[in-house]
Amino acid sequence: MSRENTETQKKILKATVKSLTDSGGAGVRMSDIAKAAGVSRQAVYLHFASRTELLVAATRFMDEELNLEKRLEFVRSAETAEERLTRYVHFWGEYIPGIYGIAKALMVARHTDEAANAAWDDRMSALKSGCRSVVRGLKEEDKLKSEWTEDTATEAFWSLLLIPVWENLTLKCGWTSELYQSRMTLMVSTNFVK
Amino acid sequence: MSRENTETQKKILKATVKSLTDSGGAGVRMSDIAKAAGVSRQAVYLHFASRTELLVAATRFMDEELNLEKRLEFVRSAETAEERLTRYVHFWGEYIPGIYGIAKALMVARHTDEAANAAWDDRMSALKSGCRSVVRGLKEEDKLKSEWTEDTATEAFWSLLLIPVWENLTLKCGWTSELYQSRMTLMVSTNFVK
DNA sequence: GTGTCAATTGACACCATGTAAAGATACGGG
DNA sequence: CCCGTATCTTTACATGGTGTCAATTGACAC
Repeated sequence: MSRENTETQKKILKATVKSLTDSGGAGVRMSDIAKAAGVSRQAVYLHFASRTELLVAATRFMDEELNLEKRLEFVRSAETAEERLTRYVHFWGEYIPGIYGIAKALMVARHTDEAANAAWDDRMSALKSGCRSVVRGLKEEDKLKSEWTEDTATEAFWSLLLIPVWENLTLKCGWTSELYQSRMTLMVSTNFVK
Repeated sequence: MSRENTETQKKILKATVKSLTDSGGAGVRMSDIAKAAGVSRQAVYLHFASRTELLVAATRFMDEELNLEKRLEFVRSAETAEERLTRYVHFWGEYIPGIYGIAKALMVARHTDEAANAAWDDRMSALKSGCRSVVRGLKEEDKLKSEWTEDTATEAFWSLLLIPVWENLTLKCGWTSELYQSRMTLMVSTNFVK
């Protein structure tokens, strides 16, 4: 609210990201965030109307902080579809750790808050678009396996990139970011590339 | 609590499953369940100490209701590892719709309740064991692709079967249960079977 | 000095979980 | 017939987190 990009607002957003990242996205209350930001709980509500709104703002904040656009441009600039596929998976594997805390919190909020649900859907749609453009590239170069159509391959690819999958492989199974990236690339290539 | 398998207890468990299934696992309160079961809210607490305990009991209840053991036996009785793989994926694809509501509720509860977390981990470990036994079978028949070890293939296979993946493919993308089963089998086979 | 904006403080409504205590109802055995 | 026991109901309340409101403080500009 009020002005855009106040100092306080940034403090709050940073505190939100840090708290959620540290805690793995669970058990963080508005008062915790306020404390971490060094402001009163009400100051948070002065800048963000609700918990959900704060979370959504925090994701946008992180997108800028992590240079989302720049990274995507690098992916798009690949010469071949296969190369784009590899870059997309690598991008995603590097990106998730940065947004994991907030993403998790949003995923939880989805179940009770329609706005959080919409915000999450939005992000996931963007991810899907990326998958589609990779798959379309494969098809145009006649590299898409005949078992798959553009739609089905997009949907399957997209589902492989879901955060719970990443969560399971890295946090539960202990795969490093590099292993996630290389093995996920392997899986996707094996499945969809001729 | 009290006696085992009272009429009331079953009524509550059935109401729990129905409510959660109908609602997709979100926004179901203890009072809703009580109302659906035709008992008072306190009667629920008389039989189950907490919401989490109720959810856990409901999953066990469903396992019996859906003949979990019988289905698993059919999977295990397959002659070849490849056949076991197919049967395992099919089993899972048929099983999820029945437990989806409760599973979802448990997945949400995980974030705030340690007992729910443990209960969920337990189920997921069982799923992983199943994946491992399939992969081990492949390896023993020398059918496991050389890029994968028993561990890594198990972990990757396991992750593909995660509920959020199923959720995305069926509920979001509109794949039917049959399509989920056949395409997931295709993916897993393509990835891990020589 | 006065007006204004940002933030603090403290109180409160709301809602869901879980607890506690006092009755109602039924049922089986002396 | 009445007693004891077990089950369920009713009502009230503690707790904890979100979100709202209003009065107040402090700083800075004009």
